[in-house]
Amino acid sequence: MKHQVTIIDIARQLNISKSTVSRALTGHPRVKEATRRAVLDLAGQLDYQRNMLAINLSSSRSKTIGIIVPEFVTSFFPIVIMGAQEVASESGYTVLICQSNETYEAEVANAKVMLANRVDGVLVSLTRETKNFEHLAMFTRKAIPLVLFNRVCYDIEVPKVVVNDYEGAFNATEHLILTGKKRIAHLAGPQSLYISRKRLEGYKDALRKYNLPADDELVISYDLDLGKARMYVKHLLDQPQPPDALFAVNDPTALEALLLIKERGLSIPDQIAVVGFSNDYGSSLIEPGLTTIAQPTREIGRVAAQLLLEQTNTDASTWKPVTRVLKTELLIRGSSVQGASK
Amino acid sequence: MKHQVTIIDIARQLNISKSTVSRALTGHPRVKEATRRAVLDLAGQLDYQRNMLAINLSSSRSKTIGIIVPEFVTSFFPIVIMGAQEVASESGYTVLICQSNETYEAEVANAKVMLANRVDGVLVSLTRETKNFEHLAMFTRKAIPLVLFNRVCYDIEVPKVVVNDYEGAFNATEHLILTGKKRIAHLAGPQSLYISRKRLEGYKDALRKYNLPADDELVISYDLDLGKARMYVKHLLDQPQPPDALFAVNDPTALEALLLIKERGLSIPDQIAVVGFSNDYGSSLIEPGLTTIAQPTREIGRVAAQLLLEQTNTDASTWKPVTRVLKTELLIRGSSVQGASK
DNA sequence: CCATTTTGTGGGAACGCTCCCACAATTGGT
DNA sequence: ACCAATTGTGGGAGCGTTCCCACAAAATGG
Repeated sequence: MKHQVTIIDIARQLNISKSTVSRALTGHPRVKEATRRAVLDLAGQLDYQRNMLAINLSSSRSKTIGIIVPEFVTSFFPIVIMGAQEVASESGYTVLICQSNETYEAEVANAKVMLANRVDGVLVSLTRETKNFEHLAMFTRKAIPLVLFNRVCYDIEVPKVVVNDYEGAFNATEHLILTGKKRIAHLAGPQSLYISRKRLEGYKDALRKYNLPADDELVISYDLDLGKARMYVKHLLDQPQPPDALFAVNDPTALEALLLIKERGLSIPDQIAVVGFSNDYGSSLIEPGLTTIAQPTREIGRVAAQLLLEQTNTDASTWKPVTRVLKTELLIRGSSVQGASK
Repeated sequence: MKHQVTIIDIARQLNISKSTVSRALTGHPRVKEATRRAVLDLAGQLDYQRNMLAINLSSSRSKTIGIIVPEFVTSFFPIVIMGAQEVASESGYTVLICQSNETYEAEVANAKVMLANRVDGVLVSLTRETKNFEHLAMFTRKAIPLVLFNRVCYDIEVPKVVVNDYEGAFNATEHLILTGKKRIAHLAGPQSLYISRKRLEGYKDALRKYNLPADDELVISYDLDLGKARMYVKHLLDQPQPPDALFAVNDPTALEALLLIKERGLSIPDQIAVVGFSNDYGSSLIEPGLTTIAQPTREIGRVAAQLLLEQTNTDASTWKPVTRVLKTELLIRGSSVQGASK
């Protein structure tokens, strides 16, 4: 292993102290211009790279924020991460990303990694399994800012970034009703997730507003394991009185549904209309295009990171568990309205 | 800021030295079982979290591998990252992810972040702009293992993980020829990327093998900026003798082409067939399905990480710049053969 | 021109850990 | 019972920084 260039090497060569080198490098004002120049020049020549490990240890902050997401398969989380990363790097923060693979154990393990790496803050979106929040409470207890996004819970008092899931779901359902649908099914997410519950509520309230019966047979909650989506859609379609529309908890689920429906040769949207949630990549590719509730994915990441950085710079006692609700938008495509634009 | 629990706290409370606590915590064999128990118990009680910053500084290794990818938008890189992460975490490594946004500047900046964080190794896929490799040579010079994947270059001698781009492109083109196509266009990537050159070669050699003329008008190299793809496809289609098939450098490009072709109402694959490269998410959703060269995306990440970890454990002098070539597979869908399965 | 402030520099503790060296305590073989 | 090997523990240097304190040199002001 080759010797790493340190500030001491620079100090020795210039016959000055390491304190001065450190000051020159960090832009401390009390350094003679000539000295600063010399240090910077030599640092460049020697390929000096500041050792963040040492800096972080010394300053007990890592200038790193952690992000824990449940999965990486759908395009949603990567894009959120991009947004968060943009904001973080503007403020000189790097980002440590972990994915929990939708399991509680991995999420807890990831939380420990964050703690061990002394991140200055954490952005978390829960797995579908997470029901215990002790590992998250730990962050707060250790005065490490935490912001939840997308898959949030209300069991701990921290800032959250969500979209208006209730309204989005309401609008999606209302849209289906207004196109004349009477038996609207809902393939919901796990009720352990707040986000799933809200979407279900929006769906139900829309039905209520238009005096449509809420048939329990038409609502299925599933664990978001895409492999199973098909099965549940089948179950819905095979009922004695099949639905004439389907509102799915997210786009990947809706796309699975659309594929199955196409295989069966049902006409879309006449015999059955489909609406998703999120406007993922792929939703505009399929034919007919998937009507969906578009959410500002990248913006979710940006706002979450902003909220987090605000906290890192202030005392823990001033933290307020604000919930930032971003707007969604109904995007009408062919899966709900014949010949709708893309 | 609350006081962080350290091994010294534990040592004091148990009336032993910090050395012993350290040994108990790290599983050193020379610790009495009773002592180990006591330490572990107390550590649990106090919510002790080992400080990786200190550990890394002390041991001058971070147990972290860095990954630099050009973008996050297509599903390709997130999936590669998943694969790499799997392998890394099996060996107790965490992963630091940076994306370069397809710009050379960001790539260089990211390389510095990696260096500053003293990663034990780096996985890199180049941006479309990268023509200077000084920032990468730096890793080798500092004896930090580096593995290139997907977007590789041969200007520096390091291990690489690629797929058989030449063969894949050859097979794609041959497939089009065998379905009777005569004027096959190729929308290529930037020739600065080795991967693009190889795919172009494969395309050309296939034409040659079947004695088809290589018409320069039918080959366009572009910078992979998807926003421009449409324009180039238009250009190809608007020629006096338009092509009867298109082989695109990657799936997102092919999908853009497919969309434009559909808009124009040309019949696919009769009037024009399309083949992509990669089998991204979305390629099976579009109609007709996109014929493509499937690559083992997740496996690319796994193999790259394995190659990297092999290096981290051995002396720099023994490193061999092996190139691991993974296999691709021609996936025939409706965009090249009428009614082909999905 | 001397007292006072400002500017530039050096010395060294601290951050929390690992790991080498020294040494005490225990064990084992004869 | 005695010396050697083994086991368990403590002490302290070192990792590469930052940052506080001390202090010399230069600038400022009446």
